[in-house]
Amino acid sequence: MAVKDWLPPGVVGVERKLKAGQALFRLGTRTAGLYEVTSGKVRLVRVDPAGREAVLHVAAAGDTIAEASLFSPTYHCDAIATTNAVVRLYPKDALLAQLQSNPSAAQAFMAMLGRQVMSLRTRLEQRNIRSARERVRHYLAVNVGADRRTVVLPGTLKDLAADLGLTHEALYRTLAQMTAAGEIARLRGKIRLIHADLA
Amino acid sequence: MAVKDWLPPGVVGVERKLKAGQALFRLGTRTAGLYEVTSGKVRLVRVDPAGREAVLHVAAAGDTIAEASLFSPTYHCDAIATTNAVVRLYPKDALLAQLQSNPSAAQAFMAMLGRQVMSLRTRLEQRNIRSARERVRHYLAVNVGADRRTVVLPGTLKDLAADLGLTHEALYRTLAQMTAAGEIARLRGKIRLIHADLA
DNA sequence: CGGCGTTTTGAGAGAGCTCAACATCGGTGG
DNA sequence: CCACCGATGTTGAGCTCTCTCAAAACGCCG
Repeated sequence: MAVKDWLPPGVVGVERKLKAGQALFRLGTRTAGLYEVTSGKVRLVRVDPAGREAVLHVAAAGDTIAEASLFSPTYHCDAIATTNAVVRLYPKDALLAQLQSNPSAAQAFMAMLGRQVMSLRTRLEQRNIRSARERVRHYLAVNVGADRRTVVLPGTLKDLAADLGLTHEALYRTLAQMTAAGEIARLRGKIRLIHADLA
Repeated sequence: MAVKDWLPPGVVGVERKLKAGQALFRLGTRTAGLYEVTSGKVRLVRVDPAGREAVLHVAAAGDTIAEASLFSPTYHCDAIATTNAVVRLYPKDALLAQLQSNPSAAQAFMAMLGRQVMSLRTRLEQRNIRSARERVRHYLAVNVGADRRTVVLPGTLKDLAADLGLTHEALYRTLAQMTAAGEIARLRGKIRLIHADLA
């Protein structure tokens, strides 16, 4: 899912540094292209009529923003650096030209978008689950490895908690309960599912 | 966002009726193409090691499923009709051929996917908000019309509540509170934002 | 008019959040 | 090697907010 996995050859990115609070682009301005966040965090926001920010997305290192802007003349929201950040701009015209002329590049791009849609829909569905325990179970079921037993944790439990939409305390407690119940076992950076009912 | 807005010309869909509980496709089977749900509901699920279903997505009338399957030889989850349903299959090979040979079709498809990613990210961000009131505010801010005052409600309030991840009771109460506080006014099928602080 | 789904309001309970304290681990520097 | 420090991990206790269950008013359509 990293940029280099789908970026057409010949499109070069331009780095840009942002101070915390600095705007990368603003609603209504002409689209320059697609950005990849190299470090730090950038938030996409729309300012509501009362002057408050409504956050549309928070992009962290490795994330891309404004994919849709490739097909729009202007940006549809503001992008503001939440922390000091470094972004890389992939210019719209070069990228579009490649996607037009290079079918396999276009296909890679479509495939990436398709996977993202799937992943986002899954995470959204996960949020429909109220119970912390069931939500964790959902996460484990969806992210279990090919062995159907091991789940590799991508980062810290704190990060995972944020991903799951839980406080880290709630996540710790839930994992402790599930461990006590013999449902899972915790290893370094991994969780193993334990199921008595082996088919 | 409807299929006809981006579907390449020359790709014809094949209808298929499903009884409630019937599988449309199964994990690991060869991908036939992309489906549009015409009526009813279809859920995408993965069966977890304990035999329970983990729902990845519930597609209703108008939704498409398995966009990513175009670029994969096999399906990555099961699709099962939750209700009696009608789906329309757009065969993978015809669709891919069009996307390959017809750049503007490819572009329309990419644009659609990009918009979907954006919309899903926004909805996901919305779910990070705990407070019903703030969540409603977020929704209103994101969906306000060009006049920056009117929000058109797509369906019933009950549907909206489900979209927002709230019970309908919670939504009714919240709207009542906001109305009482003079923050919004409710019209038939619309909500008007009221802001004292007009710039 | 009768029935069904939406809308609305009420009361109570439960689950996760908040605040707080402490443990643990890894890195840093004296 | 050890003391220190920050971030992660862990557990406790209380509270708030939404969910749940319940009941009733309303609107729409046959």
